[in-house]
Amino acid sequence: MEIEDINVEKVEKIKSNMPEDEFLFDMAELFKVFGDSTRMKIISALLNTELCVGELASITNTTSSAISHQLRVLKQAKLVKYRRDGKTIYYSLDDDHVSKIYEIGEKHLDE
Amino acid sequence: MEIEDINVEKVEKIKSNMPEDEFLFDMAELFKVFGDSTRMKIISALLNTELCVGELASITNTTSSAISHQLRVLKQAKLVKYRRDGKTIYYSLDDDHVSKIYEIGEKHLDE
DNA sequence: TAAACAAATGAACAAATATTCACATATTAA
DNA sequence: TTAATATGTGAATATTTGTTCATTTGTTTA
Repeated sequence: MEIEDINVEKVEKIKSNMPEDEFLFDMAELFKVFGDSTRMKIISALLNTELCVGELASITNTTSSAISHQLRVLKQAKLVKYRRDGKTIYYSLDDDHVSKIYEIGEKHLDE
Repeated sequence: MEIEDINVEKVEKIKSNMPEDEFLFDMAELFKVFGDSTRMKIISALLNTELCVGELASITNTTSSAISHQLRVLKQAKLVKYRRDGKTIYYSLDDDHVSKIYEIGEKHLDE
């Protein structure tokens, strides 16, 4: 058995155990949502409380429009949910995966 | 006390408890690394074993050059480490934060 | 030492994406 | 119904970023 054969076997074995491309694409898409400063600020602000678009704009020093665009991205990824109260719409984190991912990222940066 | 005042107080309180912009920038930079299909494939392949550049290129159906570029990004983020064995350099995941983040992402997509 | 192989790198190009701006929609209150 | 407020959206622009290609570096062996 030659070196090339061993390599091919190893690679084929790993290939056959790899998740579908579509799944890995979706995973990348999910983390892409965390990979932007503005969205990360929004997530950080929402860790403890619900906030409306105007409040988030004020906290992050950006415009309501920019926040609204980013909240759409966060909504599509099911990272935030919202409720309407009159003219105001309050956003909050959708599930505890968000804070868990945030915390592990925090730990990684600590080291 | 008017509605505007309550809002300002709430916002100021949250602002003062927010992490530094630099920290949130670094967090975003970290997750940005997970936010690419090719890098996600690399991470997935490395979950169980160490692999060299050529093997990763074969597994991901890309070129060694593209893999090498992406491994540099993963190295800079301290998500992978490596060891040299002759001409070959074997890469592996640097710490268990990587697999933890991967797993939570997986769970989130499951729901 | 020269040839062969594995990996890294820099420049260039193409594709993706965040913000801005102007405007639209939704809700409330006068 | 009209005005005012909060949020959403589409197009355009500027920036970021991933891959390719050509070349270079590092290591082994013939």
